[in-house]
Amino acid sequence: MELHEEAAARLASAGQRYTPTRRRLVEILARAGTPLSLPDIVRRRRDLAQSSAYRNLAELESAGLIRRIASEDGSARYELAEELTGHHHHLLCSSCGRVQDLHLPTGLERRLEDTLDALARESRFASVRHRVDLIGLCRTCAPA
Amino acid sequence: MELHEEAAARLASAGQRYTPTRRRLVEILARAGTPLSLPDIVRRRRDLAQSSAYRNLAELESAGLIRRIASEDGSARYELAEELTGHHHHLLCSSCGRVQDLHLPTGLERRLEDTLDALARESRFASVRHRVDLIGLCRTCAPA
DNA sequence: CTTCCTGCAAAAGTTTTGCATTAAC
DNA sequence: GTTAATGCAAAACTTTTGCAGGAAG
Repeated sequence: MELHEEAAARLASAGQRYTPTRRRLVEILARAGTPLSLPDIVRRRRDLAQSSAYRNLAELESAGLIRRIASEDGSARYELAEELTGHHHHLLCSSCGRVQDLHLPTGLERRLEDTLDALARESRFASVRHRVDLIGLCRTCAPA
Repeated sequence: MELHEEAAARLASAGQRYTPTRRRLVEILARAGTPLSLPDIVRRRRDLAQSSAYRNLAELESAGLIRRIASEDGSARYELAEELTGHHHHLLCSSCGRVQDLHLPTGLERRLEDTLDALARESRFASVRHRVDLIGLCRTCAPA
């Protein structure tokens, strides 16, 4: 898998290793295809200590392999970085914290990007990315 | 102040009171003009218990008077609802969690809104609002 | 006098850290 | 052998809850 070579290379250039644990975290996130909470992740990897999960996720994030999303319920969700999965946005459930993927039409996406970049420059913000989310109630939490 | 009448009316119709504490919370948020964290708020109102702050903020939020924002650092920020301050977006500092206001040009805003609404419908999400944020480093946290 | 609001303290939930041990290079 | 990674347990931090006293309608 090219994904794992990419991962190993990026970690190596930061002086870190692509251990079996990290490989499995990447696999779990790749297989899920949607952002997972830490409990979600640990449930799929029962022998992994929470502290190791957090530490490895942080490591993978700073290597640019995964992305951490602040969910509405205060906890975080993790997914593969956009370089690996393509740029997209999210639907956030304000009740249960669930996160679902969302893709914008190219035209709007580009226009949005240009505007946000210009505004970031004006605001003297070193913008590393933008986030465009819908916030509401998912199917499970919505009243019938 | 019309603001306080509005606040009192909304709370009243939900069977709640516009107590001095709540009034001061609204004043603090109005004066700040930018989203505040809970420590920020308590610092400006030293005699207020944290639990009361949280409870009142939740109350004011469900009355539609204030809005809670999930910051990048995992904690929450609070600001007056958009009905009172106008629709806008945010710049989020991924290092210190600071939040700064941002306004989009009307044309882009409207187009964005239409598209997001359509997508929400397709995704069977009951969308109550959207959020468009820039995430990066604020002036204080950016390396020189 | 009934309902809501407050403060204190304790609990719950998420994330971080210290430290001794193990594994990778 | 040196450096990094792991697991366990404890700590830090944010937010929620229980309860008894106090204020408002």
